[in-house]
Amino acid sequence: MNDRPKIKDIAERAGVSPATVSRALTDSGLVTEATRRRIHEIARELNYRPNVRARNLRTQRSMAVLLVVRDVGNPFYLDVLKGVEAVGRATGYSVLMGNTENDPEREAEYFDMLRDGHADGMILMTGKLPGDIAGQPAGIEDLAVVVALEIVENAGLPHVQIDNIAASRSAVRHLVDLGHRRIAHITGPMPETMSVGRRDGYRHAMAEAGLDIPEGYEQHGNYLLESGRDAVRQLLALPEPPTAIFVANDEMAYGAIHQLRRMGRDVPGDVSVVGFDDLYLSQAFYPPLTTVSQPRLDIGRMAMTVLLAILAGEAGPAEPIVMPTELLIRASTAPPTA
Amino acid sequence: MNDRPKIKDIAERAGVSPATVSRALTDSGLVTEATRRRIHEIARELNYRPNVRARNLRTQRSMAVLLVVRDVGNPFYLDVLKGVEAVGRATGYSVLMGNTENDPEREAEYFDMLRDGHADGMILMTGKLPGDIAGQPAGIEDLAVVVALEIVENAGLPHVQIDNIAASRSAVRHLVDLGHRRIAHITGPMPETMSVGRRDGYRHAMAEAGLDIPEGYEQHGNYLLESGRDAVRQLLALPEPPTAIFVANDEMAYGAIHQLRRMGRDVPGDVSVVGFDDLYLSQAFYPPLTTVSQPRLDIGRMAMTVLLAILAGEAGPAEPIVMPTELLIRASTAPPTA
DNA sequence: GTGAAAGCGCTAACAC
DNA sequence: GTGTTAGCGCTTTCAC
Repeated sequence: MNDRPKIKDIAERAGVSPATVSRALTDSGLVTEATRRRIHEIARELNYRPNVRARNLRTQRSMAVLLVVRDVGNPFYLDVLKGVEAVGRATGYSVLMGNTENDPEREAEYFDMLRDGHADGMILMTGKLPGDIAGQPAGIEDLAVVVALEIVENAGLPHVQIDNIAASRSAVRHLVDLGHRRIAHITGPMPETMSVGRRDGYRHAMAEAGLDIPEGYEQHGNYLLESGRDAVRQLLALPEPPTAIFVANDEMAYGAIHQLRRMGRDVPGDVSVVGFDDLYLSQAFYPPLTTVSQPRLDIGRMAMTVLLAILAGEAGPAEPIVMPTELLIRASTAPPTA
Repeated sequence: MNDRPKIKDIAERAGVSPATVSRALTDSGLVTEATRRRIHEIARELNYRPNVRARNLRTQRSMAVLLVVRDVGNPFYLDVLKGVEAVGRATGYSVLMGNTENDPEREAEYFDMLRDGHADGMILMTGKLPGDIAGQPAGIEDLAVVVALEIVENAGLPHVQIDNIAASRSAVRHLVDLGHRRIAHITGPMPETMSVGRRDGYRHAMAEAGLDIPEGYEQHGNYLLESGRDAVRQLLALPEPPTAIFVANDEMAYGAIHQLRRMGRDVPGDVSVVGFDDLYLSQAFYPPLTTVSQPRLDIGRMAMTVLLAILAGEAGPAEPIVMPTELLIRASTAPPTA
């Protein structure tokens, strides 16, 4: 560790100055091809590797980005992470994971990490700004932040997102087209933009089809399995239970189907279920889940690409970048039997 | 960004030297309580935050650890990551994600990141050392590396793992106890220690029960869904198909069950299936999957704890730390009908 | 208990 | 094209 060669060592061996070595090694041009080659040669011989800490201090960068999510334990973020990591790796950036668990203190903490130079930029997937930043939006201007999947209003931040309303609408329309009239919805946690968007898509589609939304047809969930189960219990207790359910995410849809089965309902025989996310297990689920697929990998890639552009000094996109979704029709939906 | 206060600014305001400020802020004692307090006060007023890059260069640390996995897209690693992150956060360490995709070049790359000071230590979950390090084990000695879940032989590295053989044995014994005699196994990718361990556990249990392993009863998989399907196709084509299958991980078990169902077999009516991992969806699967649960969160926590100890200068544990597993009996296993 | 000074290893001005 | 010099912001000797 201590005998690691430094630029100075190479400089001495090569009989040039440290500056020249630095220039040669960073391939910044301005060095004779001959010396450049000689220096690279010596560097390889000595097994030289630049000390990133020194470089980071000098260049005022850390070559790392922070990926902040609500819950690292949620598989939903995996492909996004993968996309971010892939683009990052290709451009020399590392990815630091941040996990807020919806704790405002931790959200603030990660912003501090940005300020402190732990990372050069951040991809925010929590949809929330810490209070003191939201209060003084000036504070965020010089921070490189891209919002992915979620929406942060009025902060002038670039967004990479999907059209939740349109996607939900197409999901519900699919149920309508199958002939369903009594269609219920299980929402995500409620004041959140994503949940609201999906619910609004549901409402729009119902209105378009001239269908009522009876009392109790909108059940509130929290994106977790268990809440899908709970919601189904409520729905089946209604005087007129639905023949189809549009669920705001796959995980709750799993729970919903599980509970339906427990209560003796066949899916899709008695009740059709549509999810949202296309988790990678949804195709192996029984029955294979009809769901809205979002290009998570591409969202990660795109978010990172936008972030890199900002870090390179370019202006972020003024308009949100909307990634396409797709309704995957599998076996959890069918025409109503009654 | 440029007007960030530095230690010098605080020093001037407080009428002390930068050294004193540094001492006061790091609470290293050696400062009068009065001045200490005054300095903290001023720091808060100025909204001072230390520049980590400068600190890192000076202290020769980066306060980050590298978590290297084969595939970040695999939900299996999520809870481990969560555990590592939790312990890291509590101790001021960030977690850098590394994704090798089984590419030796990338494996080497992450070791280089360690050497270059990107991170202070590494939790290795690939079970592989890059060639040039494996070759000269001297190179790894001064690197803080902990191996989790996988096993790296002869490198003197600390391990946090589970007893794959014993766990598999108990899983197979469960099938035997139910009365199954024709028990097949779908393995993981084959020369890997983990896969070998689970297969050996299967063989041991079969031998203990005095059961034969007919030709074709050991199908090779790769831990991915699809290979579970493929394996089932092979197994059902045998002259005497099994009545139970022990699958080396849950993901393949999902694929296996899916395929069994497609081919008209009821689970567990016709064929019982046991998985390994207890992915968080296994309980919602239909039928809820009998599987071996490993304490992934604790494994992550433990690995990080061991790593921290090593970084603090302590010797790593000489013996592998073995975390307990548990067989969760759910609804995918039942006595054979025939 | 505090200050002065050095220096972590690198890159960027500025000369030539 | 190359060398000289300075300095990124911090912590840590070493004096006193």
